[in-house]
Amino acid sequence: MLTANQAAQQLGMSVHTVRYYANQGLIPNLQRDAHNQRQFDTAALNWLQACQYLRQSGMSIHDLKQYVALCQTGATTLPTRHAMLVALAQQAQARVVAAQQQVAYIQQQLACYDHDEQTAQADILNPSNWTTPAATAANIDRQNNR
Amino acid sequence: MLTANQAAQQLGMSVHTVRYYANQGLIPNLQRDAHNQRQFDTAALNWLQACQYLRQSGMSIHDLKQYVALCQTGATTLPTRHAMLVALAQQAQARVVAAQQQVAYIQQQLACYDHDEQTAQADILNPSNWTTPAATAANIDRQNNR
DNA sequence: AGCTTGCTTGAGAGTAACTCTCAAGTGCTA
DNA sequence: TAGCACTTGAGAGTTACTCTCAAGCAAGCT
Repeated sequence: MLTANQAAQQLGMSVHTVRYYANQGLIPNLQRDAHNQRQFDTAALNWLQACQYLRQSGMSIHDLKQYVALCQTGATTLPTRHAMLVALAQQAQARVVAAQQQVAYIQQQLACYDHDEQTAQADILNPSNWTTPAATAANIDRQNNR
Repeated sequence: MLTANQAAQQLGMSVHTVRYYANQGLIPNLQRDAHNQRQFDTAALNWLQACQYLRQSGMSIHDLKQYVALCQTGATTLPTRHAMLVALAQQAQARVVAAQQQVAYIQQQLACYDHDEQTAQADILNPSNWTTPAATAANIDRQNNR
């Protein structure tokens, strides 16, 4: 049995967030002790961790509430839950690609700087002189298809 | 010369966001016409696009303001700006890895479902039965090192 | 000229998901 | 008995938008 603080530490999140999730009803059957303090057993910790990961994966609190409710309704809601997770995975996959493009975009500006550092006449790291994101995206596409 | 609305459309962002950025001072020397309407020339559009991409890459509005100020100060601030971009690229790279882990985590839960769909006794897509994120992370590490 | 439609403006309220502060209550130790 | 560490709920603050509103102006129709 862990307190809110201990549960938070174990999962590397803030105690504020743990209480926030609990107050939002994201942890079913969360027990309290005689002094009204939250008690996290293994099941509660499991839910908390799932909330943490689904949030990090891009599911909103609103959708998380729905998901929890569906879980509590029972196995008849399995297809719905499955669809939610498939959509979530697609979103997360899109974020992988987006983040890759962002890295490439920044590194492209940096490459200009590193190359011209000594002889730079123009102000390289000034947006008005930047290569376009479109050009960066095209570069990434080229790399991915190679 | 474009209006706020036209500039927004060209860059695929909302006109609200464009005005927000302009009000935050992120677009230096933004002109107005006789009726006080914003006029986006090529330079302004360039700044707007840079703001869009730096924001998407994870730079906060606060840091963006600083970056714009540094650009306006001149080439003496190049090393500072370079350092900011290097840090930003690192953050974006971290997000690539995180997003990959999130995809893998969700797909791992989905794989359980797909495998046991016919014979499922347990409620597969219920967090209390989920494989741990730690296990997922380990799997990804294994794939990356392979 | 009058009216409508469609754009713009600033001001300000609303949103998500925390994040922080506060006062009050409890338990443990010196 | 005091002090410190910890918990609680309530509520304010934060970021980066996002939306609503009333007011202003411009062009087109009647």
